[in-house]
Amino acid sequence: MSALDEVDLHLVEGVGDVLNFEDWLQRGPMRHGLMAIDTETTGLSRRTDHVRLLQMGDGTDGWAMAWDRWSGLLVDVLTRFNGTILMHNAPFDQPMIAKMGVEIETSRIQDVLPLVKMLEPHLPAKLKKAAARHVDPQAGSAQKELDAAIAKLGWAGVPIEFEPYWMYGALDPVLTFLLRQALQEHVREDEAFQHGYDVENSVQWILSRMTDKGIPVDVEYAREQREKITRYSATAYDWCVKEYGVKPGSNAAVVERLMRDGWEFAKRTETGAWALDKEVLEEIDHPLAQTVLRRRQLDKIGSTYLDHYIDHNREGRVHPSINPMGARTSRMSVSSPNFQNLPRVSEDNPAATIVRNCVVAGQGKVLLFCDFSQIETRLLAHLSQDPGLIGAFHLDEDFFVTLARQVFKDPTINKKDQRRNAIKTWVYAKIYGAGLEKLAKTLGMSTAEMRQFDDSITAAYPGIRSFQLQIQTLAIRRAREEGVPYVVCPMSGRRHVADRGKEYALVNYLIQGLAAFFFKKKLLELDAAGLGEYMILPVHDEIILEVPVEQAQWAVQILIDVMNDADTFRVPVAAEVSYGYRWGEKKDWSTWSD
DNA sequence: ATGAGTGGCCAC
DNA sequence: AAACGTGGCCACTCAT
Repeated sequence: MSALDEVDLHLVEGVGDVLNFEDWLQRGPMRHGLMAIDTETTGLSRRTDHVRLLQMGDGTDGWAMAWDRWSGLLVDVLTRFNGTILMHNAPFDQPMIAKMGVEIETSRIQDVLPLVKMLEPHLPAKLKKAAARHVDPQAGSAQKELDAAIAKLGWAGVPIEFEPYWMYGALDPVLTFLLRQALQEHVREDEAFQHGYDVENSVQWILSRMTDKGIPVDVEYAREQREKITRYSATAYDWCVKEYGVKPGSNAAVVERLMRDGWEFAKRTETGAWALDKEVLEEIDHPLAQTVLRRRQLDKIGSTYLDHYIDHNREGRVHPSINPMGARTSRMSVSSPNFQNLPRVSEDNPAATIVRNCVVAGQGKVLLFCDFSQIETRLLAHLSQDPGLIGAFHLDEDFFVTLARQVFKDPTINKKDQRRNAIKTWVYAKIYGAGLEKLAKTLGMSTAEMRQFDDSITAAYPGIRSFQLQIQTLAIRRAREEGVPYVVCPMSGRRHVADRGKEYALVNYLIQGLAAFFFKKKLLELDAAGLGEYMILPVHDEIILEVPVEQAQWAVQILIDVMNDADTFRVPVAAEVSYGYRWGEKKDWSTWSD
């Protein structure tokens, strides 16, 4: 029998329905202090759209109510009910409901979406898909009929009385309720998981506030720079066509033209075409190649960043969306634009300075930056428990210099030494799960040399290899016994699941995932310490704030106190603070004078 | 026109 | 024995 056969779905249309609804409310949610809520809205924009239908439910009943018609009742119920509210993707629904006049305290909300992502990071987390796995295979089966109607009439055009619309609306809170129940079974006793879930469930609201606050941008400056780029791009395009009969954006055409001028190509793309990437173009001393490269770089910057600064901002601020668990490791991701991948400022990249300098603190404010140093390497030391690595992080000198001196038994090695650099590359390769071949190539060694190098480092820090081995063995065993190759994060209790045959990647998932989780915990601490309203953007292991100048000193002290942490792991975690009025002009905090 | 796939490139 | 991880997003081509 299908789990949903027992469920009753209702559309509240008259007084009789209201009485039945009230009866259910008393028997169920009010008594158990638990219910699920969902909304159907006119669209997806938090700013311009609103709630059309609000649905409530538990494991047995789902109720759909048109907001316009029943707003009085709905406001009353939402205010009266003070138990726990389950939602799926609460950062979407809660603000929508708040817009309608009811502010549900976020501390009472338990979002089921993070629960799904923590347990099944490799599977679709959408409500209907997840419910199809855990509640009833039929959970999403009649979606097609609704989709067809939506395609014809648009979201806001489907009448509320249209059965597939309200029924599937009313079903959603029921699925949310049952999905949560099913998943909780697995983790009820799991303390780490409960902690992990708490963090994920809470940190969403801090991130959501960052999106609302937005990033301050110098729109005039962005516009000037964009115009320059557009002019250059058009000129370069015309020039390529006129001089070489080639469109600079067409790689195939450019390669063909360059071949005619006698240039030879060696590197292929994945599908076998001649590669024409930055590396290749830089090697070709030909005006066409150089123009293609320069135009490509500038166009990318103009369209990917500057356009967002100019077109998608309100009152000088852009509002990127932040996905709290965007990556399979539950790292956060940022989009529209992706502020986590602004080009870094370096000598040979003046355009990067432009992109970063468009971000500018408002009047009387300053940007603060606080980032962990070498967090992933520290976590490698912590997780592998290798005594040598742990010891090296307790010394007051450069970590990789220490390693190089130990491995090569040469105390004169300094920061500029090639061997220090090689070890650093080696360590990161281990964190990423690179193989010997790949590593040899990056370091420009032969495979034989690499093997020797690898052996000598491994001999000094045997914990790394045994850690990798242990993870893989565990994952492979779990795949055999439970069908899925996974490991569990010791701090958050979340699962990391490998693609089959890529169990080695779990080492990276654990490190990256633990770093991401630890960072989220720190965001919560910073919020609790009073910095919540100033945080504007997370960048993996760095938090950016916009703070009134008078409060900078105070904020920095909190950052230093919170982000430095000697107690949590087997190695201390260190953080660094810098500041700047523009992002591209970041300076060390020690140079601050007010 | 729209969408999927490809190639490319930026960050941590 | 052997495997460099996670993302977003753009211009382009080729298909419908």
